[in-house]
Amino acid sequence: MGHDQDPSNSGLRLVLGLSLTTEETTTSPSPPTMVDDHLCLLKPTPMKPYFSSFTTETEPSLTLGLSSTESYLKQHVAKNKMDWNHKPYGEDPVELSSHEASPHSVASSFSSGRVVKRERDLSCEDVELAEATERFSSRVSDEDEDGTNARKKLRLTKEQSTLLEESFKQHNTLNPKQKQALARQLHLRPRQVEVWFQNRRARTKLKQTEVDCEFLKKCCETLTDENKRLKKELQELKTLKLAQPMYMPMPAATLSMCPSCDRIGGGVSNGGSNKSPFSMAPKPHFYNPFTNYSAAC
DNA sequence: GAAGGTCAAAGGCTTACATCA
DNA sequence: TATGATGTAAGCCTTTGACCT
Repeated sequence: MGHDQDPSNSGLRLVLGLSLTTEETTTSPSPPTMVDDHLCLLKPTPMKPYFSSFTTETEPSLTLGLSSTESYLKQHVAKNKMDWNHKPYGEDPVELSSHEASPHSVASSFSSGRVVKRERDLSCEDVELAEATERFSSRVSDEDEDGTNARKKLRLTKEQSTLLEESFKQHNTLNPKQKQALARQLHLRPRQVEVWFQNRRARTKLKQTEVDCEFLKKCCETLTDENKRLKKELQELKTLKLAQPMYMPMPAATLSMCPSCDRIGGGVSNGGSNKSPFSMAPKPHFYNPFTNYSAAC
């Protein structure tokens, strides 16, 4: 897979230098960087990817890229009918520069930007377009009024939460149309509705896991108690056997066959291999509550 | 003011599906 | 027509960071 290629001919480019200024990133929105084979930019500040490109100060940056990135992007843009030069959605320099800011954001931005859609639900095309627009413009709102780009924590109002909860009760996933409608109703961005549902599903799952965990703990306790009880019972039977002067066959009705090991309970040894009916099982027989039927055998 | 909890959001990964050669 | 490669959408998981107690 090209690992044996001469590195000098690989087209890879490694640049160590200072990051772009605000002006650079905002006035010349570059096409998004690519991941995997087409990774073309890597900064040593993975955190706050959307903000790093907006700093007004210069900072060290590490750039790893393909020299053929541009041509690749042109191909890709053409293929996807994207025109990065005319800011397709919302005239959003933040979004566009964010592509440049972080390789981590690239894949996500490319997919989450969803500029080109081959949606299975074709009836939702307008919804999709609106959503794509929204996705592209959504991060504009991350920007404060004063132009800084600090990530603000959104707090949903009680009404919004209630409505979302009600909607979640009806269906815990949303199709694009539902999402758009709900977002409009709540005065939120579809992406926010989507995220809320995602986190809500995660919380539900976590809750269920906790419930399951509690249930299993109880099961464990019950089985432990049962195990103790059966061990005690076994000990009593052994004591009883030793106290008996001679073998006395037990009534058939009291004998039971363990389905896991085909041994007959009540003191009869397995397979008749033991000469003495009083002898113990020759090897230890561990109890596994998930595979064994009887804790006594 | 530090610590811990909550939760919106970001980024990465996986999967299913569509398209194309 | 069948098949593998590739791209896209969408969901899940993990982590981050703002905010609150």
